[in-house]
Amino acid sequence: MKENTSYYVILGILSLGECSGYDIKKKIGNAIGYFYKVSNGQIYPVLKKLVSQKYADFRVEKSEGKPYRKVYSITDQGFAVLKEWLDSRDNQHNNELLLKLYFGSVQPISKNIQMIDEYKKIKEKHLEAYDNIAAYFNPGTINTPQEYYSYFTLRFGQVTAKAYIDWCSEVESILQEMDKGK
Amino acid sequence: MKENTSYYVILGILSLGECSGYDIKKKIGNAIGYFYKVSNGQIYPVLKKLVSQKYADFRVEKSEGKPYRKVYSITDQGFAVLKEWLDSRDNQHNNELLLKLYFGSVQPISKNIQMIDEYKKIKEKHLEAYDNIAAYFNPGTINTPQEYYSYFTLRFGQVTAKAYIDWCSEVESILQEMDKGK
DNA sequence: TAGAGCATGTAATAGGTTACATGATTAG
DNA sequence: CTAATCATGTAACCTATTACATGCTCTA
Repeated sequence: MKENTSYYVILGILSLGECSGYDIKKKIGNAIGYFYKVSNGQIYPVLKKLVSQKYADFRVEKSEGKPYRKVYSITDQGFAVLKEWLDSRDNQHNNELLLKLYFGSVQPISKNIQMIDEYKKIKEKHLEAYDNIAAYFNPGTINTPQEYYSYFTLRFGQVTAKAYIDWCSEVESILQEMDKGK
Repeated sequence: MKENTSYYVILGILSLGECSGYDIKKKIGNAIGYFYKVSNGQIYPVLKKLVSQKYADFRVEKSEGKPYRKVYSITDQGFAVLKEWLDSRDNQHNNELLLKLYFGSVQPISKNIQMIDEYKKIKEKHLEAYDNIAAYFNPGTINTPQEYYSYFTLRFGQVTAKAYIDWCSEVESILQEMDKGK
């Protein structure tokens, strides 16, 4: 299995409470829609798979005056699989880190701090690399128009890396407060 | 055709000068590798397609003491197709905007300014939306741990949107200088 | 002679989107 | 009665990755 993000996201949503396929779509849209999307073509097959793997159960609900719906809930085994994913250390992508953090409430706070810290260190390395390039490649040294366009993407890298690092620091300190207050 | 990003990226690289499939991989790695990747499984089929569509030509090069290589170059029709893509206005994703800007030297500067400005306006709207949520959803009003984790992703949205907007302003002013100095 | 780097390419598969099909119920 | 919303699902398709196969040339 490769990334299979949607699989774990659906499992993650289920970990926050039982819901139907339809609910999952809405919940993802509301909660993390600004950086992550799922389509029906994924939700329903994934739910089927999750049930066949015993990582989820479902019951059919028929309330008065509403269409029937299948309400899914995560199993203990499903929880274990989710935690395994949350623990896996390939958070090169912002999305993956952000998703894992969003579902982080099922983890000890210290794990989340550690995860953020590792991510922060990666970004600090990236920023350092960008800074090194920018030291000899900047508007003062640029000769051709194409170099400007290269510089813009480099600046994007710098500016966003800085933003990521700041965000990490902020989140870390809140998590540390939460950990103390507990 | 849908997004087909790699197709246009390869065309874009070709627009900067003739090169082989192997070169394309290296060039992408060096120039935009920090936010975009291509695999061989894409490069070679895309090059074949580009040639069949007359958007690229190639000649076989055999220099002394080196393996043979196919050197591809973009055609006028290919250029037109690239420009069409650069002009298309679906830059929701950072990557797409960034790629288009990277290949922006084939466009008039004003087009690039306009593109950045549209992107900036989108990001300003996003930021406004995040700010609105943050107004009633922040550490002072949060009750459950899960809400903190939601807040973290919201903050990520805010912090990065701000960074994008700053970057836009910076790039815009450099582009304006370039336009004047021309 | 072994390994690194140059160089081209393909087959299998995964992951995801789009567009469609189907149907119940509620509000205007 | 019609549109919106609730609700489930599938088939076709596209894009991209992974992993492999092949072979040349230079350097240590």
